[in-house]
Amino acid sequence: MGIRERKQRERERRNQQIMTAARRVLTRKGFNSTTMEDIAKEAELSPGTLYLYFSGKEALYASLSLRVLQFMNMRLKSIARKTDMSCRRRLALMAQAMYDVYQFDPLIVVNMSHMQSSEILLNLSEEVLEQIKALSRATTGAVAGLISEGIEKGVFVDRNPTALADIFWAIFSGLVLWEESKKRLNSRKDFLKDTLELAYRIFIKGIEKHAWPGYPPQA
Amino acid sequence: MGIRERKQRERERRNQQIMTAARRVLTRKGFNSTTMEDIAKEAELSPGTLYLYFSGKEALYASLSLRVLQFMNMRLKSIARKTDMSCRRRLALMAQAMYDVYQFDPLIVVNMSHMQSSEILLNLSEEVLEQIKALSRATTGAVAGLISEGIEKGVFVDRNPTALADIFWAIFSGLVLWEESKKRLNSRKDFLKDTLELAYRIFIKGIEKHAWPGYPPQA
Amino acid sequence: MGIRERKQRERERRNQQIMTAARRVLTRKGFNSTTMEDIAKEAELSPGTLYLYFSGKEALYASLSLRVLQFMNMRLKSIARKTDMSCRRRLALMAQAMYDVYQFDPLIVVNMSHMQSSEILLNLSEEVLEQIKALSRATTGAVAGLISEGIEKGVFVDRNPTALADIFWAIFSGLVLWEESKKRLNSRKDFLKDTLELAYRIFIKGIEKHAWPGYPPQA
Amino acid sequence: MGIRERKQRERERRNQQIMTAARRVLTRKGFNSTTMEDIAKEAELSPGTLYLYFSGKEALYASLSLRVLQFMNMRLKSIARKTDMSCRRRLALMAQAMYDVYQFDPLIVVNMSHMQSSEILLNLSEEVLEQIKALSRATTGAVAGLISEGIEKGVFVDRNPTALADIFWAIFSGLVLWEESKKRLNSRKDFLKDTLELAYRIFIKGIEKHAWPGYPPQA
DNA sequence: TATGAATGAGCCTTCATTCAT
DNA sequence: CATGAATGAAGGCTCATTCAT
Repeated sequence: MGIRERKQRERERRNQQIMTAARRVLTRKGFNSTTMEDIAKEAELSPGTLYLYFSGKEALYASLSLRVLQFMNMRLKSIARKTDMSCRRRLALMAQAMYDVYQFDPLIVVNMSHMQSSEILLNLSEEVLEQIKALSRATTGAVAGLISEGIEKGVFVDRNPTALADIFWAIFSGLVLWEESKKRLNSRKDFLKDTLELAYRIFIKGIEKHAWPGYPPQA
Repeated sequence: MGIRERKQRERERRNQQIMTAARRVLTRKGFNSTTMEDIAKEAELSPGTLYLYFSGKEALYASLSLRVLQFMNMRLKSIARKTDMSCRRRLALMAQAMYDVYQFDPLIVVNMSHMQSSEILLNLSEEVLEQIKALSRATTGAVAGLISEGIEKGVFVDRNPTALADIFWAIFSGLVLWEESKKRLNSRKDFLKDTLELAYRIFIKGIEKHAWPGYPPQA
Repeated sequence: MGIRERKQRERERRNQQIMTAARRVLTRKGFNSTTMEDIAKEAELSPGTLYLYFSGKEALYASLSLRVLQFMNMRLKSIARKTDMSCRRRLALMAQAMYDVYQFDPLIVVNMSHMQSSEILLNLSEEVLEQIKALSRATTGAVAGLISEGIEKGVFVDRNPTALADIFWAIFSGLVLWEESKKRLNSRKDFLKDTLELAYRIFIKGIEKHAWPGYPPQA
Repeated sequence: MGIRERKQRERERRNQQIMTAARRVLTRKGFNSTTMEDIAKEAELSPGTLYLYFSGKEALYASLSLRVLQFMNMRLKSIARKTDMSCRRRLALMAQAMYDVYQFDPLIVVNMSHMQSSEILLNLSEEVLEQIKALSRATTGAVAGLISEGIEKGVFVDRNPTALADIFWAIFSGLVLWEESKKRLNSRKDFLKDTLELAYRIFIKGIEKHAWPGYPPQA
């Protein structure tokens, strides 16, 4: 009886094993220089085996993105749900959560920007594409929802919550990309955590209503 | 006498011609799907000719990045120099300038993030790499310098100016990437200009000293 | 005691099961596009099992050919034996029998021409190769024998009986291949039966002695 | 001025060079065992070059078929046009011509039967497919037309000319395939020419009207 | 300088076959 | 016997780059 489950678990393990190997190689060699054979070697499998678990290179890459998107989505939603905390506090928690997401998978932004290149998007299966879209929407929605709540409560300035959520995400992705490349160019210390914290602090200060005196213009 | 200069000018023209063609193709087909032959065709040249002007594909791509970096650098520096304006005002102008940069070359961020991928950086000539580093530093420096000035004048909160400049850049690159991909996924209207303006407004509000009452903690 | 036989019978059943599945898939997908896995799936077995019954892909394909060759051989021989009928009549019956063979396994000619391609022949085991040769010879022999008899009786023109038997087979295989491909190209009605009948009628008329007046030239 | 033509001629030469090499390798190794690299080596070119002249493996193979089809078509049509000869004579000439076609390219039938496999047909460009269909039709038409004429003149028995033309072709292809494989199995002498001649003699005798006394049944 | 045909290394993917369970 | 996951060799094809003209 338990056989089916065991098989399922083993399949899941291999999946993870491959994805982990892929992440390692990608981190080292970048997207375009990484070959399926590289990944197979890293996973100590044969090239053919990869195709038993992923229908192709793009699908494997897409899975990497999905996985971290799911993690991020989960984290943000669970924070959004903590209604006993103030909006401001929860937004601060979300900012912290983003750093966790980065630690969970430092490739996230590179991954995401790779995914977003049109050439990749065009080759993905409709199904995976939908999953990605849905997750993106859900994630942005979690942030936008919280900000929306803050606006209603008069805590945040009344601007389009989706735009503000976009900015929230942009700060994260922009900084990750930038710090990563600074690290590479100068092989210097990693300031990401501190800078990210500062950026979100500024962001939150910047959208607090009292920072915008006389806005919106009153009669 | 003028022969040498004429040659030089002609060479420069060809250079531009190729880069323009490259930008057009890249915009249409993306980085990985664009071949040297594509670019040659677009430039109405033969593949071989491209190699008379650029040592290889990576070098050509690097040149694209350099060109826009130079433009950006020029714009930001010229704004920094307008010492008759307030720091706050000049920062706002810089924010606007960033959008001009985007319009000058919408590929900029994709380009930059492409450049920043380790695989490319590893293959660039030391010389080009140095140029890129120098320009990056100069550009960040222009922003950081202005912010520094603002801090000294007590306008901005006293935080590491370089970190703040990084955030300034991150907001730009993050938003451009994100809005581009939203456009692609949803083929919707382009909100970049508005969102970018909002983001920088928030940023500037967020770093204004009076937004941080009691900071730094005083004895 | 019956155990050995039962095993033998079961083995035989599996053999047939696999061959039937193979024929179905081959008909659907063609030789080169059919994989062992396809066949295994169709037979509701695992790929590994196929190798317990056939030493490899080529051997399986060879078996398909052998099976129909055996059927054809049996039919032709049984007709040859009906010595109460005229040669002419028996030859006509053989012609009809060929169409039965086609119905028994429409893949026959494709199969045979596949088998005959040098690449396959080179890879077959000596044993299977011998079987095929023997059957071919026997089959041609059955036709040639009958024609020989007819020649002796003065019914058919005196030409090399083996050559005539070859032509007998060639008419069949040529027409099957051709009509099959016409069907595919034009997805039209199937004229095989009628055309085959006509062809053999012409063949028989053509070898009747009285069609060759003055042959062989007499002193 | 002459440059364009020279280029054109050189291109044509390369085309021929590749097709010749392909034919040689195919004859030696068969269709499925022949790789593009094999062909490239035989042509003393690099694999990549093959793709400058043929869009892919199938296209190259299709070209081989087209070439011989064109040759055959030309020959048959030119014979059909010799209206100063009797139908019977011209049909005999056509039969001889078929052997020439075989000598022009002994792969013809294998080629044709390869082309006709559905899996190949499905992958051909619409254009090439149309060419093949048109040529097939024209070729069959040339034979059918001649037979038709013979029927009208009361020389041949009144049966569907297309069916008779199909049989004409089937005799050829069936015999070529069969003799080829006999040659391979027994590495014996080549009887094709003689057997083919005999077959067509029988065919012609078989369709002559006087071979069918009382046909069609008269009132 | 410009050309563009040729190169050939390398990648993704398939699939016949094996073998531990 | 049966399974089916794993293998890995091999093939078709691409494309950055070169070089004879």
